[in-house]
Amino acid sequence: MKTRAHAADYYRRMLSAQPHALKRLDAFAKITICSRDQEIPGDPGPAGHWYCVISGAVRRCAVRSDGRRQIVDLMLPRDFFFVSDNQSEATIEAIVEETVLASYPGQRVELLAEREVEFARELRDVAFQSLTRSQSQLLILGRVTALEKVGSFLLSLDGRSSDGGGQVVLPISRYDIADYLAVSVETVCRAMTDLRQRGVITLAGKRTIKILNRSALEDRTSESSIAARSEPEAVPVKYHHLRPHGEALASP
Amino acid sequence: MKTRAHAADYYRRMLSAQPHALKRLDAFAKITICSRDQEIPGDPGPAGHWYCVISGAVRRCAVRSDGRRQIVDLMLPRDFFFVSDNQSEATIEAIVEETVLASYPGQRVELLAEREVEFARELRDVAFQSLTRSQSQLLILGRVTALEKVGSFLLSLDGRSSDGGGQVVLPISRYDIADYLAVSVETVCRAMTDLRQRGVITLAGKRTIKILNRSALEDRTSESSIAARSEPEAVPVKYHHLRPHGEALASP
DNA sequence: CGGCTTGTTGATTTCGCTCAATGGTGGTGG
DNA sequence: CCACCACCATTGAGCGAAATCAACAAGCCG
Repeated sequence: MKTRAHAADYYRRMLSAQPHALKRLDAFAKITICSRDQEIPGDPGPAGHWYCVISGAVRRCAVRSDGRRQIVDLMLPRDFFFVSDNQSEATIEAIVEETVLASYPGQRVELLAEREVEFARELRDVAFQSLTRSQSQLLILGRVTALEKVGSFLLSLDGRSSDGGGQVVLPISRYDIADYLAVSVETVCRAMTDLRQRGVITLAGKRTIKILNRSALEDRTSESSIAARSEPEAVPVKYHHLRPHGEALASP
Repeated sequence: MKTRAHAADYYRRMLSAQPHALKRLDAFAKITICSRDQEIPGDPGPAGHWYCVISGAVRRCAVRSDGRRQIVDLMLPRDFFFVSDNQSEATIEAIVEETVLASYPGQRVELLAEREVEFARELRDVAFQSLTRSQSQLLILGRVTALEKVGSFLLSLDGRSSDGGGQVVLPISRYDIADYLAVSVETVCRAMTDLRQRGVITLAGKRTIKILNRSALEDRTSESSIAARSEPEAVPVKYHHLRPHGEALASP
């Protein structure tokens, strides 16, 4: 227990050192250390709870009627999320061992929001960040091929990681990636090896990838990587709903 | 112009009669009538704008690098949404002719939120409703077969419509449905006729469907509608990530 | 070591995308 | 008025991508 308490102090200092959106809450933070697959409880109080990921990773899961799991949100360090009991159709679980959360009772957060106008605005910003995160995931899920899905997922991870310098440590397993992207595990694997064989990424261990050819991931992750964008000339955009059914007017 | 002004008055009264989440804003509403495909401008002010759909429908679109369109949000009457200029990677457009919006300057909304605590809470609720909407769409997009996607889309529409009594008027074209579900138009059509032939729905006109067999839509929209759930016997649920690759462990 | 997880690859089948054609509708201009 | 055009909706044929089924290597820990 002594080490547990020491660890909490350690992580509290880490929280203070992290730049995140709601620094004003640091004083109220209760440090929680979760083990792998541990569920973050629905809610103890009437006003829900706010959480901030200090280290590790957290997923919000929904189980569909066919028994499949869908990860509808993925929270990484410095992300905030809110848990209340009315939205209990989803379960929230720590993904990796020693996931560390800062938790704040909803009532205290609302009290602070009532008192400090600036904080209320920051809180709204955080809520919008959740929405943006969700819509980014929608865009990834909406992509056509699995190669594109995995590619844009890796890009988004890189963008969310602290350095963002092409070195991406996958915080989650292939199975979780599959449930996040709504594809099968095998497809995730195949997409990764495909990207590796094309020289777009390299794998240093199973969980660490390095992005070599970023533009190949950005554009369309299928096709030859350095597809020359020739013929940019006057494309007839006349009919907006005759959207390019086939492909992005790629020319010979 | 006279009719236009009269129409605005008419819709203002309709707004007052509608039960929505932010009744306190009714006094500040500016009525805007949009024509089909008209874009709701990014932002006139620094604090963005809030909108409430009074009638019609609105889509939030993103265009992917391959030229395809993805609808990342669909706003129906009594839904609120927020538009600011920093999130300008998405465009927001009215879908149907004579879409009517109530708009509120962001600054005025924030002012009211600072002043009235209760309103600030309602505003947060509305933001969470957007998030819930987005995650519901994620669940739909994550479904496996197109039949399931279309089926759960119809169900969600039914749940969002005012009566929710099985009679669903599609507010959007097949093309929009396709871009919302990230499938092709043809697939949407085929799924609809498939559901119709199975007797799960009926079509009264192109844009009005009636849900006949709700459970067939809910459960898994594939399979024979009244699939006897045989063999419900003791399924070994031991390993949680050996998730039912194939299908669900249905219980009696 | 043997259960268990994770990651990977191969073979087969199914499903949805793509291409193509057609009917129906509303608007518009000769 | 009617022909034409854009749009919407639907159906068929063929093909490719991903799910599914199956097998296997590596690591981890009791």
